[in-house]
Amino acid sequence: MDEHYSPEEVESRWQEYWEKNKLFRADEDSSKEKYYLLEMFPYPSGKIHMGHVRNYTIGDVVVRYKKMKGLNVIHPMGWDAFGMPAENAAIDNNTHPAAWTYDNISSMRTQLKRLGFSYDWEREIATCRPEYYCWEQWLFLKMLEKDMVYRKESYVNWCEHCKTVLANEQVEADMCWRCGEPVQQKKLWQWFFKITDFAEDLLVYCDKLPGWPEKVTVMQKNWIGKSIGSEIKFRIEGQDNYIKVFTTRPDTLFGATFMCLAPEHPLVDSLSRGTSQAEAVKAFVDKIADQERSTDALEKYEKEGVFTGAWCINPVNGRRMPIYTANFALMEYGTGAVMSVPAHDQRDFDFAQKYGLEIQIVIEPETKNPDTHTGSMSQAYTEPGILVNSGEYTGMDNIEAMDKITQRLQEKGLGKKTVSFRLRDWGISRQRYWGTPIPVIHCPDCGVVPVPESELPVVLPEDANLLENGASPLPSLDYFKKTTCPKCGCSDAKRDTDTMDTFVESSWYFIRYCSPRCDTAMFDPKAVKYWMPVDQYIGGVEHAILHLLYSRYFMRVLNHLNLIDFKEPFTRLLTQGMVCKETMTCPKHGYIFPEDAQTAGDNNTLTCKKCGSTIDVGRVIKMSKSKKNVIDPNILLSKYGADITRLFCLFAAPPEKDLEWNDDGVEGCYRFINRVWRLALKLTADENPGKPFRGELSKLKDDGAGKLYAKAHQTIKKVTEDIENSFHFNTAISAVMELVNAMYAGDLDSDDTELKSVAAFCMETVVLLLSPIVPHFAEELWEKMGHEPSIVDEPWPEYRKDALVTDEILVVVQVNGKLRSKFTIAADSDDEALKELALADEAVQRHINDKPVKKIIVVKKKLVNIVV
RNA sequence: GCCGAAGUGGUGGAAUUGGUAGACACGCCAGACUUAGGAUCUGGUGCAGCGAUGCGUGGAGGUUCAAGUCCUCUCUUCGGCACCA
Repeated sequence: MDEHYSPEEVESRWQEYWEKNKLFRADEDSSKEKYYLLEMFPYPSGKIHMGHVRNYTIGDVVVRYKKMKGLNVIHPMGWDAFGMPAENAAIDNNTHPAAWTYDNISSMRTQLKRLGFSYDWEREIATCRPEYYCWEQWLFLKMLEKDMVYRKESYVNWCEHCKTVLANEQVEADMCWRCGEPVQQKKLWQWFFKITDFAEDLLVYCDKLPGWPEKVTVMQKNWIGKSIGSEIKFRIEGQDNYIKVFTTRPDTLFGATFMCLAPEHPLVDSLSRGTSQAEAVKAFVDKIADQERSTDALEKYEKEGVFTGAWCINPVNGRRMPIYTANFALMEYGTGAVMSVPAHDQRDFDFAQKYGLEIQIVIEPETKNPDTHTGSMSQAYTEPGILVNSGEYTGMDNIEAMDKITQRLQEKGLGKKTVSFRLRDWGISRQRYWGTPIPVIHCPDCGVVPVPESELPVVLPEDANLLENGASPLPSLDYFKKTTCPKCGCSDAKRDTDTMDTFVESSWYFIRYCSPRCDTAMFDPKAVKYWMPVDQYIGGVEHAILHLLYSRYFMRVLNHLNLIDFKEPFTRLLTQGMVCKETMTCPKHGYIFPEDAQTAGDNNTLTCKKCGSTIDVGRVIKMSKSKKNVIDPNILLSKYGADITRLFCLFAAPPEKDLEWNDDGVEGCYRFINRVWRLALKLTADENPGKPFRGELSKLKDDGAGKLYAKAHQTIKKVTEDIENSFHFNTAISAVMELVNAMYAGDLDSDDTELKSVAAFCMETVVLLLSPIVPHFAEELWEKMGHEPSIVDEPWPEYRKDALVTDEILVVVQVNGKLRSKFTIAADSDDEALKELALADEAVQRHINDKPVKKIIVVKKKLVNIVV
């Protein structure tokens, strides 16, 4: 029995079979329950990596399982094809982004097919095709019509040297990635989606997504960042004008001693004009405007500010408060103005100390802390407490005071309860070439005019080439840019030459899959009604916020436009972990590939083949080309084939955890597959093979056969539950391994028909249970075992409850909670019998050692604990 | 700083409602079969000890007949957000 399983012959044959027989084509069938499984579609970078393999393997197993369970499954695949890497590659390789992208798509498609994934390739889409982005432009126009999108001036990263806009990813340490010159901020008119209109709804529904990992909903909630507080008006001294602030702590209002405005706040200029501070303020505002705005840069700046020369009045106690402009006040949050309460906010406290501003304590802990009485506090007191120095509210609990004070202000028309969000509107304009053109026209007379629906799509010209610095050619392409105004017909109109953020395409692709060739609408409502929402979505946790939030937002947009009747796109979400591997670093060459290292004479250390230095084997981190710790799936495929690659990805770790790559582990999976292979061949080689046991349990008299049969049903139960409940394929696989081990442990050469029959049943079970995981291998064995193809259409095995129990059970005996002995006993024995046997045990007696027995605890059919 | 997750053998990882800690696999050790073994099969493998036994789930307490699991405190690592008023 030396025959080895050879994946290369088997796998391509079955892949052809599946494709030819269209086994994975999805058709609407209202008589059947549907199941929509989706994995995050890839960016066509050229090659799939282990992260893709893992992601798509997980999905494929579930699809094949659900199909065997009788569900009508849809499992589509496509390409997130717009974006910057295509532009970079085009410049580096002197090609066109489109050519590069389409080449990559075709080679990646081949790779995915090589892995045996069960996609319905007839539904394939690529977001860079006009048939796709046409509907994105259509939706944009609908949103424009309904005021869900607007234009405003906003900052972009600008490289003066290259005369081009840079995406955030193109800014490296404040410098242009291509030329190394400093990046500036430039104000441009840009389009925004009003995602903030749905902030509350997106937030509320975070708690109505039981199928999502809590980690992700928590991250989304934090991102949306709702805070409840009050809006309070402070009158400007000498004017009839007010400054509005947002605060979450209206209870500290009596302690507000100064005011801070964001440098961009519209009042900053008018307040300081004509005062002695005017110049200082202007200098400060200019300085802040020049500063880089990335979050990295923000950390570096100290809190600073400048007095505007103006004062405002605290509405509750009439205190004169100096108005500052300060860099920590953000125009984007709240109202862009902060009432500063240095006694109870650490940031305000630091600022007050720096500029010698007054600190007024208004809250004290219930057990008085002397520190808060003195004028020399060392830090702000931010805990709850009792109000002091707060007029009629003195003595009140601060939580209660929040509402009371706000209520009072509201009565006077000086304030109200309000909500503020951290989430900002989604800026979608990109001054890049390789993206969906924004379908509007700018007319000197009519202003912004939407492209008429009949003229869609606005096709991205694919005969244009990127400019040398990577800039978009669109603004200089007259035949694209110059057009006539659809409204007034004048010929001075210009197309918008910006394209949309590529996150827009990925926000609705899953709905397009329902009717991918529909050319009369964004989607066919009937198909969407049947297939949507996605039942199970699988992808990397790196998309926990943006992509998943945008997709949820887009479904709300479609819902608001009465195009769909649901709001949440993904019922269940699985965020799989990363694929990791250790890194190797040479002191001279930096990161090196494992093949450039060799073991030194002492067999313990690794040295660099090039220079002989000792190699440092570093931490296990995510596979990355630059860290040289990648495994190329192609190499695995040619060495082990698809099934074993898939098996390892599933066996090494549960899907939500990071997976550490281990070459020996793959080898182990290869051994397991061969072990099953040999076992199956042995059983089928029998001249008089057993028929899979389907008879009465009572007919299984032989102990070995009975136990093995029970084990098989326990395995079915375990595997089914592991897949159904948690996608824990690692434990499912180990359960099958146990069953295989049990079969090997039995008498394989026995002539006993009963045992042979049970063995045949076990073998069939093993192959069926493994079939979603190693589909080619399973098909091959299934056929060899005398079945008609395809195993894809076989029903998933069901376990027999009555077969799960065995006649004998194992009982453990503890003395004072410590394990001292075990024995087996008939399953129907009562507690008394257990007690008796436990006490009679020699080892148990030794530990009781004449001490009086205080108590005996019996856990039914499981355990006896004797307390002495 | 805030929010979240996780700490179990040499390694990846298992452990229903609290009830045999370490399933399964890798690695290692031994044996069998072999011209050979880096194939295969069998057995062993948490640590200490010849042994009986003792100790063991990041650490310290606690609840319980019984704790990886529950409670309190604490340490470490990873992830996310971060001048958010």
